[in-house]
Amino acid sequence: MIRTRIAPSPTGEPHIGNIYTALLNYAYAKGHGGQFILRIEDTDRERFVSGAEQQIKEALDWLDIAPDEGPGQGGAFGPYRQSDKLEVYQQKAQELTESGYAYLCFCSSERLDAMRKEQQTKSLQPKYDRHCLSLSKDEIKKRLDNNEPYVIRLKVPDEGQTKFNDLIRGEVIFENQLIDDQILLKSDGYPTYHLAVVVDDYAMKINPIIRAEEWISSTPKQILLYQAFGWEVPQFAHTPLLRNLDGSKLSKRRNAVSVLWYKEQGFLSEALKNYLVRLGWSHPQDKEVFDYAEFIKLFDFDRVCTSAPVFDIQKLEWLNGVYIREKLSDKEYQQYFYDFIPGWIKVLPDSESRLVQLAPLFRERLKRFAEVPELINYFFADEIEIDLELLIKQAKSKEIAREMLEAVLGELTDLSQWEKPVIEKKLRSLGETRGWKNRPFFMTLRVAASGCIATPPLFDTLFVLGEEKVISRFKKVLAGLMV
RNA sequence: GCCCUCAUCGUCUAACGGUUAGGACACUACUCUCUCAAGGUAGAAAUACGAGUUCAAUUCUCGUUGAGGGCACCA
Repeated sequence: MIRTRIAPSPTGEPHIGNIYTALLNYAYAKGHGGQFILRIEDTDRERFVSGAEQQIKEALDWLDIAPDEGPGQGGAFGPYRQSDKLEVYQQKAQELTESGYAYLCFCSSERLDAMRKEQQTKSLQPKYDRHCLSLSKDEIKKRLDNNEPYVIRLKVPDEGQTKFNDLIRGEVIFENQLIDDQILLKSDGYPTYHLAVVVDDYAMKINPIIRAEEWISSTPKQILLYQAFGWEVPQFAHTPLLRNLDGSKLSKRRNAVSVLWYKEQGFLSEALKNYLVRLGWSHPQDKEVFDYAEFIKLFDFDRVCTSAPVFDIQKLEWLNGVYIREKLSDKEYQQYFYDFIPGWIKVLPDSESRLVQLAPLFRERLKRFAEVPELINYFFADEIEIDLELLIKQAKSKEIAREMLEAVLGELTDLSQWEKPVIEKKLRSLGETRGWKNRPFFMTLRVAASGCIATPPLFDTLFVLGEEKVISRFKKVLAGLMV
């Protein structure tokens, strides 16, 4: 049975890198008829952020990769929040000390810091010096009776190798003598990641363990733990790490890293999934655009890349544009568009009917929905700024601009119907009679009506703007040109 | 510093010993055109370096260099 998991720690907003591995974990489980589990690793009380767990769930929900088991929803292998089972870890650590695979350590953090500092000046690998390994039973008892704080450390073998066969990378070998005696249980009674992750992955029957490459060097410690417990070692698959443009590990510093940010920006979750999944994995037919269901069917480790990809938001934007244009129904598109309209516009009289006319005009121009407010501002704003110099430049001269606007106002005033074909017919024939080329003529009107040099097609724009706004803006511009 | 991982266009990637090294994003030009966008066409752009193995290396081996990750009472 395939059971996969993600095990985020609730220390902030859901990180895109976590979501990336979540997508792979979910797909692998579902592709093999297995389960996908969410486990919250909240053993670090100092970095705990309340609400973070809720955000993780919100992100998974948005991406439609709901876990089969997890905190709050139960399952046969709970609890799914590590802080809810501290006794278990304590007991397991105890077992290990009794069986000789672990030992108590009373060293203060001051001593450890000093030790590490010295090792560094000597260019040695920072590693615990086993000061407390030789403590006699009596000594230990004395200190315990004294209530001295202690941690429990793993006793790593002095020699030999620990190796594993990574599903993505093949054989990886570590020399045991280079592995530190990892702390398993902290002095506050909380387990460290290494203990908790092994105990839980075993208890929850997780296999394979699919996680980011950054965990690769802690894998031998965990394998040693499995072996100390006498448990079967699961398989590991270390996925490539997402990187910033400068090559470093994807970070807040250089990139938007919270999944929720992408949601707020109006990226479609399906587009984000498609993009993410395509990083570090290629479609057998070289397809760029494919849905997640297809990925689930196709995903396997043999097409996963080993090198760490750069997260390229430009390509994501392109893909999001493709999804906006091609994957949404008209109704869905309309809804997204509406969702990103600022409140002050929504309360305007008849804003809804105008938005319905407006939305289609921007469909093939959008990369993300958060662009909407800025793009449509001039359709609703009472006052817009119009750069007369810019306008004159379109018309070629002030005189021509003036001439055009005067003539157009003459045509458009008292128009029987404010309809796009009517406006178009009037203006086109006006341009023809006067011998104005389309480009300068239309551009002049475009700027006069919107203040922008890039808008949807002119006649659509004028029509949706409405008679009142068009006439008043044209008049105002004309007045400005008279000075 | 030590350990691990990785190395094809700027970016994402294909080619699992034999290809004019392919595609996508971005870029450039042309086209369409009232602008922008979308679309169409074309173009520029890569096997890090050095040895080996082989009739033949992007592909296998070793080394060099470079990049990233890890080395906490954080996960």
